[in-house]
Amino acid sequence: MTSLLDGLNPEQLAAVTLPGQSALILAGAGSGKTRVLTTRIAWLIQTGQVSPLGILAVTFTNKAAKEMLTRLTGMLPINTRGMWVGTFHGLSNRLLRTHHREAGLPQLFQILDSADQLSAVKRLLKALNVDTEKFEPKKVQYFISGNKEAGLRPQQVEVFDPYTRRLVEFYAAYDEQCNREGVADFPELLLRSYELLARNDALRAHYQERFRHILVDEFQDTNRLQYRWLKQFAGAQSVLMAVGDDDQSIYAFRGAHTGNMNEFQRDYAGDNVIKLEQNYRSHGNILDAANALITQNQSRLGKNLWTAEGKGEPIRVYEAYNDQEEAGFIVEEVKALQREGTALMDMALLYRSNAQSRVLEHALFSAGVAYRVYGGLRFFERQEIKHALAYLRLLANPDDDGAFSRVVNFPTRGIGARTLEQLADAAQAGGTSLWQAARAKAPASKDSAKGLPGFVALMQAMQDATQGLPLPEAIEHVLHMSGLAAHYQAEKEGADRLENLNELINAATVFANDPEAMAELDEAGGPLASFLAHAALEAGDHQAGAGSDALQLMTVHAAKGLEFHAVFLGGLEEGLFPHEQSMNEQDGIEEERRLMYVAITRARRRLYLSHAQSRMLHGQVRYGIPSRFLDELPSALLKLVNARRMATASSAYHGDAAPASATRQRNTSPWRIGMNVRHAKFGVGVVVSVEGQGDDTRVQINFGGANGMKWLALEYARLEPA
DNA sequence: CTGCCATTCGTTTTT
DNA sequence: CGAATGGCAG
Repeated sequence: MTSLLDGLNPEQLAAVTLPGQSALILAGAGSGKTRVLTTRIAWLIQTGQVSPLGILAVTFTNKAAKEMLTRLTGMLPINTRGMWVGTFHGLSNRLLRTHHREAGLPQLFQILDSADQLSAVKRLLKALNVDTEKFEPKKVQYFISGNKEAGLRPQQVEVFDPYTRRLVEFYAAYDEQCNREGVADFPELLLRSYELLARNDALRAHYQERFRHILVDEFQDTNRLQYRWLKQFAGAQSVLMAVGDDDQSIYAFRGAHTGNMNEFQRDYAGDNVIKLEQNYRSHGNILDAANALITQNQSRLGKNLWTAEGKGEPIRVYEAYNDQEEAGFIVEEVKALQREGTALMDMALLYRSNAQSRVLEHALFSAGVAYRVYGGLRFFERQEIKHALAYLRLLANPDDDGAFSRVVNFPTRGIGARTLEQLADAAQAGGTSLWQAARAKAPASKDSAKGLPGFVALMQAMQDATQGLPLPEAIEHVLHMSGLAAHYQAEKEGADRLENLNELINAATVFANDPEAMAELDEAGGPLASFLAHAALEAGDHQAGAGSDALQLMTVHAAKGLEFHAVFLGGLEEGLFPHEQSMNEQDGIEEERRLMYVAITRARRRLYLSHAQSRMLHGQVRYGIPSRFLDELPSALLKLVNARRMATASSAYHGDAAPASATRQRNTSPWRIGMNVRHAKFGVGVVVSVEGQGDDTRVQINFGGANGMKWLALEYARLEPA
């Protein structure tokens, strides 16, 4: 019989079979992290150290949770049903449904995704007559979520100025609104679960007794609240294993707290730190480059990846004249690789920000190369799906004002802004929900299909018609009775949306036939509620059409956890990567460097890095200097794949793409836009613009990095061509 | 309740 | 430059 442990390297083996002690696993990129995690669980169960129900395994994404369960069932003939393997939010949802009474929530509480949360904030600010110029809804939302993720309720937020005081008031009013409506946003799921366990000794004791082994994936991405959440489940006899890589922490901007790794060491692991440094993904040169780069970071726990494989090819570096030419080069290389037999699917174009995909897409489209862009709207975030779900939410919970507002006049049934304002006032005065106010104000009348009475009648009819029906059939009724189906049928561009609505019925059918999902029905409060929770917690795929051989385009963030035979990383210029907004932030550069590290370590065999002397940004040409990250890579590992050309020589590539700057050069000075210069104090930079004549000539130079943009008077500044 | 124009604003994103 | 709002007129 083959053992679970076959083929593990010594460090992996040590991590998998660590006896009953907590440990921190520092798992480098491509070091078999998921394998260790799942094998550990399987080993614990197989050796009888714990029952499947004694495991608590937490991940960040649904994808990771599913992957873990799939691999687990492949290793052991166990029933994963009832096992606590899931995301922080998914498991919180489960806990809160089970103990909704103790948590002070209705059983059918609805989950607000970020967009729903933003509408809820807007609605609140409107009701409070707040000037949204002064208090932007986005900022208010960010404030509320940020505090929740730090574990702070309104009373606990420190107030040191009137502006913050106001924000705290909004936070408090927002929470009241959510409670009144019976809804919970994403951070609320976590905070509420945390508070439930922190306050309820019996419940906490129960779960601590149950979970003997707690395992956390991507620990470097946890925020403060998530760590506190975990600690509630950890009892005196619990064994914790946190797996993470501080070098791949790229989500500080959304609250990830790398300090959790140090705290975890202090609280649980002590000296039990196992480093997984053998990389099974990339060739040596790629790893050497990644290592050299990341050692520039001051704050890290320290790790060095190595591989048993050879050095492989050098990293190719390309300097383009502009962004279009950069795209042209990439497309040519992609086609060449494709001819050599690399599948498009196994190549990726990575970039720092989504805006960069445009030029690449254009070039790919012109060249007839199939590609797929990740990111953008996901299935359950589409307008028509949101509308349909809002009807369903209203059926499950009539007090959900957010859902009510969304569909009361969609499709339009002649309910104007004035009516709604009156309704909102009535609801506020009576302390009721919009639905209750509507019912009081406009009792359903049979003959009026329009107006508020029509809507009240509609909802009641819908309630009756869907009562007791299986989920997919109920949804079909809702789509037709609400008029959504007819509305999109009539719309010129509605075909896709109609198709999506049908897809929603499909999704419900699949969901209703999924024994996993159905097993939790009782605690979830019925099929409708659990389907709605599923829709909110798992927004679905970004795009359909997977499987076909297409080049993959995505941000570096989106590429985390993936690997490709060949990786192209473009836009390596100061201000873009590292992004200029990060330069001001605390530890911003270090996070950008980790991002670069993530990008490099995605490549198995071939890595291209490119930058452009100029690129179109915000409608104007911007001149950039090469990213500092290029300088931080050992030049012995790099191969420059183009002879350094003067700007003028580039016309050979794109005769029609003459720089806009040429027309702006209306002076006679020897300094040209785009040329490299050296300044005694500021170092090497690029001339960005030139103004004035003769002695009055001033030039603007981008020195990048700490020096940034500078205007220099030629009369005084001593510049020399570089 | 559309549709049109003006204005604004441009990182990264999962749940 | 171009998307994405938001306000206002019809």
